[in-house]
Amino acid sequence: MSDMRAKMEDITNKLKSNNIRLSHQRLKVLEYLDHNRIHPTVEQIYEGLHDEIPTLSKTTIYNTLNALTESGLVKVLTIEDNETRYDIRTDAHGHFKCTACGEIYDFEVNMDSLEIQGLNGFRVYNRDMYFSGICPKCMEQE
Amino acid sequence: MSDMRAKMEDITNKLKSNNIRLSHQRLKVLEYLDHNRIHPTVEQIYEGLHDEIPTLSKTTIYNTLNALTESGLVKVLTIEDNETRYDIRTDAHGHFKCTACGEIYDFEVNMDSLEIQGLNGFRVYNRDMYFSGICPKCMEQE
DNA sequence: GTTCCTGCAAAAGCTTTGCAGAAGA
DNA sequence: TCTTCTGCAAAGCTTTTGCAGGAAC
Repeated sequence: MSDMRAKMEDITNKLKSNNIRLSHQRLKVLEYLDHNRIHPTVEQIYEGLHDEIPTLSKTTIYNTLNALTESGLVKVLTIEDNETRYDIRTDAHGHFKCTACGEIYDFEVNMDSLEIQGLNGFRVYNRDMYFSGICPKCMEQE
Repeated sequence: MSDMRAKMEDITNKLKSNNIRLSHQRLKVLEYLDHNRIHPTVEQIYEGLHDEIPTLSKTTIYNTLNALTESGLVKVLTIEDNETRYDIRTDAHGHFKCTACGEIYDFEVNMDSLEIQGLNGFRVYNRDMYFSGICPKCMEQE
């Protein structure tokens, strides 16, 4: 709990330093991302906040997520081509999508262990790793 | 050259075994993918084939690519959320996108070297690796 | 008091679908 | 001949844009 609060404080400070105003809507979107670590789509965020803020529009959610992404506070997942997902966790880690239930799991990666060839002279800013397959829960049900 | 021809023969055989008819349009799309290893979008394939086959429609390109993807003959890249790209190279390798020029480079990965945690009990069928940053060509121009 | 943000409606892209005629097997 | 494919037009989705009123600073 306390690290969640710390994270939110951290975020609002970063918003201020990026000249992004702390509107009610934006704070709620951030809170949603922080409390629901399911790599949600815009639709999921919209549905999740609709009861609490019935007037919230998808335009605002898009606007918020774009602003947060530009500031580096949120990362975009492009694990599937028909759904843009958002992740408030910005440190290097991998994502696994279960093709049966659709759930996305985080996994830890030691990026330094990776043996690669063909990127000499390239400046790498970003490393995304997307795996897919069947999760243990779905394997049981087969 | 000879390995390209070998690849095309390989592909037509796979198409036959998947009950996908070898129409003129489909073979041309495959030929384009084989000769232009730029991880093209539908738009690029369309533009690239338009002079040769003016009647070719995007619907057919979509249809072809979906059929090829389902058969595992082509892989979809979701390195960027606003563009679906297609790759005729289906063996495990990484993709690097230069954020300056937009070009996508292949790189070689030793998947066995990767140290990961949190996927015990998961059945992994697919591993995608998307890096981004600046390519050497664009770094020179800075 | 300024400046930026919200949310509606409309527009813009990309991809899929329905279907009649055409082509592959 | 039978089945599948093509390509047009239309529809379906997701995301962006224009803009007037409203909220943040």
